Amino acid sequence: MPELPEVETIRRDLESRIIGKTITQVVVHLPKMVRGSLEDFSQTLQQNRISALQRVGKLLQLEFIETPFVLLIHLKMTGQLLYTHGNDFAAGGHPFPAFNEPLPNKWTHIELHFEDGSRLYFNDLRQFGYWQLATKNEQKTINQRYGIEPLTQGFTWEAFSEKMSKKKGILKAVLLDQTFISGLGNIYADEVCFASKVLPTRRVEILSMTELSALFENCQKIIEKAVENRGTSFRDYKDTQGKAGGYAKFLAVYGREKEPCLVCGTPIKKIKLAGRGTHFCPSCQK
DNA sequence: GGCGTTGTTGGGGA
DNA sequence: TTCCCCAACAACGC
Repeated sequence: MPELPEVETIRRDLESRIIGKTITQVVVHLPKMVRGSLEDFSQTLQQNRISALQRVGKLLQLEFIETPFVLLIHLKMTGQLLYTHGNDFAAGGHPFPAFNEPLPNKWTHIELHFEDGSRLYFNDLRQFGYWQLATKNEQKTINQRYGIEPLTQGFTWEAFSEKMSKKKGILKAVLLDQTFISGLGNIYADEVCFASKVLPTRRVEILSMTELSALFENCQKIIEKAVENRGTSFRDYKDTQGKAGGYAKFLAVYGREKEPCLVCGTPIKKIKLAGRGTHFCPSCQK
């Protein structure tokens, strides 16, 4: 579900709410959502204070004051982190009525309770996500596997063009490759291709300098605008208060099959590419 | 009711 | 080595 803008929205929301708070209880309803030993998991987290929330690509990383372990959280397709303090949780308005049930519900797999009574719920309908404790060394190794990320200092034209010149393959697959560029997912990959006027089916080794430059610029522009708008809620994505993101209204091609292109009016096409639904304008994109 | 979808990612086989 | 397909899973739309 969430791509970089959605995970970043969650990270920022949580940062202002749980930094410095002590975990008083860990409740695991579905053990398979925890990678590694369950006993160590709860033991390690108990009575720890959260010192920082980081994000690398789509992976959230919680750090603690009393332990060097890091809590890695991946939401995969349908994971949600829902925060409640009293009754400030806005559950309404979900496209799937079943999701509007009070927390915890049948999709809640892990809970963190904090000393002030607030709680963090991990809901995941499809159960693809995971929570995992890692050492600082493991964290470092994991982070090194991620490619350059839009909105960071390392995302320069020099780095981008250098990497692209050595890369082969279908553009869509390259944009989705987290070890190459981190943070883009299926929605934003399609949007970046459209904004850059390049067909996602093209091979990257034959892209012109102008096209590469457009892709570089649009990776940043689109991700930045999506972050400003708190992400895209197309199906399951919700922020920590259960509210939708605001970027859906800016989507030019994703989810717009057969609808007219916003630039030229040609119906948007949808195909399967790199195993994913892929949307593009057959006229604007070359 | 069956089948094909779905925002991810890695593992296995060619 | 590189790429493609598929599974992990639940629920919805047709």
